[in-house]
Amino acid sequence: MEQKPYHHGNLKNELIENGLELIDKYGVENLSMRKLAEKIGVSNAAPYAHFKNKEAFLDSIQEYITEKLINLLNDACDNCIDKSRILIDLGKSYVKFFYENPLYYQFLFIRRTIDIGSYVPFLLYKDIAYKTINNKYKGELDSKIINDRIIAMWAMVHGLCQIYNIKSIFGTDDFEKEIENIICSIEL
Amino acid sequence: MEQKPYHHGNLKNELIENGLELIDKYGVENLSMRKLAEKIGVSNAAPYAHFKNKEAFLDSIQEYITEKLINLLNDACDNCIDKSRILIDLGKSYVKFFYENPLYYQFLFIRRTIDIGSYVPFLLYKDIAYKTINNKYKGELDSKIINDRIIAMWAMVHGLCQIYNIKSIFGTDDFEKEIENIICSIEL
DNA sequence: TTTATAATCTAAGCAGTGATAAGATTGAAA
DNA sequence: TTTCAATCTTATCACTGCTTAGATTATAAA
Repeated sequence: MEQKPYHHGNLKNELIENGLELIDKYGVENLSMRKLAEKIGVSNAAPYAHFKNKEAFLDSIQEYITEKLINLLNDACDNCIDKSRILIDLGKSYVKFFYENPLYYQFLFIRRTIDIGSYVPFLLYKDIAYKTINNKYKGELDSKIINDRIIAMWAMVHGLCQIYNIKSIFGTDDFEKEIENIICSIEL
Repeated sequence: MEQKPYHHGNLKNELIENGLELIDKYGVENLSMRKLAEKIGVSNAAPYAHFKNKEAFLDSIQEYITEKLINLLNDACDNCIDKSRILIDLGKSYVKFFYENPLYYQFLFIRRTIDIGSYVPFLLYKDIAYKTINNKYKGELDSKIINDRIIAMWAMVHGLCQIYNIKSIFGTDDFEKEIENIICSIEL
């Protein structure tokens, strides 16, 4: 004879988590606020007490996913033993993240295009890249060239993610080695 | 006292052209079939005589844009004087196309992810790349390495397009030179 | 403890959406 | 001239995001 309380208690978080799940399963274009509310067992107007509108709600999920990606890149950075290979490791992690969650890519970069100047995963990548390269070449390389290569490398890694059907390029047998080979096309 | 005829006459084409215009101005997410019909001066059910549904309609526009891109790449190929630089020219054209039509990128690659195996612009690029490289190196390079580099190069070019706010990377003064520098990060 | 305030929820309803069905109009072929 | 299929309109459906008015309850001030 349990009666559900008038106040849900954890609605905001549950909206985000369930929303994420639905996006992962069916894509953003099939996410409706009403169905989401129904899934959680709340009226269709309830979500609007926590989010101004659908757009703002999706923004929150976007932040949530980006955070996950940033954590992953930080982990890759921490776990990297051979620091000279750090850019390879970072690239791998980045590609792998979207390889394992194909719909995340679509969701993240389709609603809003990237402003590379404030896209944290890239800033992270750029920062580490500079340190690594300066350590290696001790100011021998022109900073303009370094900058171009970092952008090139990241654009490539990012572009690889877009290619959803990566399985058809990378054989299923050695996914990571394939990515590594491709990344190493740019010398740094 | 002109009375508009019951039959429009050129509705299908006009839908595509006006749809393209609206997408270019306001993005796909703001395109409604009803507004589009109203804009053309036809009832909101009329479009469905020519397209099964909105999805099929957007597919047609997608083909239309892709065709434009393919023509552009072919032009770049024909106009290339120094054939050793053809990959640079192709890359430039590709990036420039989406630089000039930012919303096209979002529209083309966000609704459907790329199946690289049947994505004509890439196949075109790949084909030309192979010919160029074989001409240059006469079988000196390992075909596996060539393949990886072609994918790398195209992924990079494609990734650059995703970075909408390219203006903040490329100075406004010499857009093409900047792209060239970045593309040349991969040697071929 | 009582009371006031703000946060959170529901119910009802609005305008806009994609899509379908039934029927009107007309071009083109028989 | 007749027939038929293509094309269009009108009306309607279920669904969407979102707002408003009011119900419920947690929180904290009195």
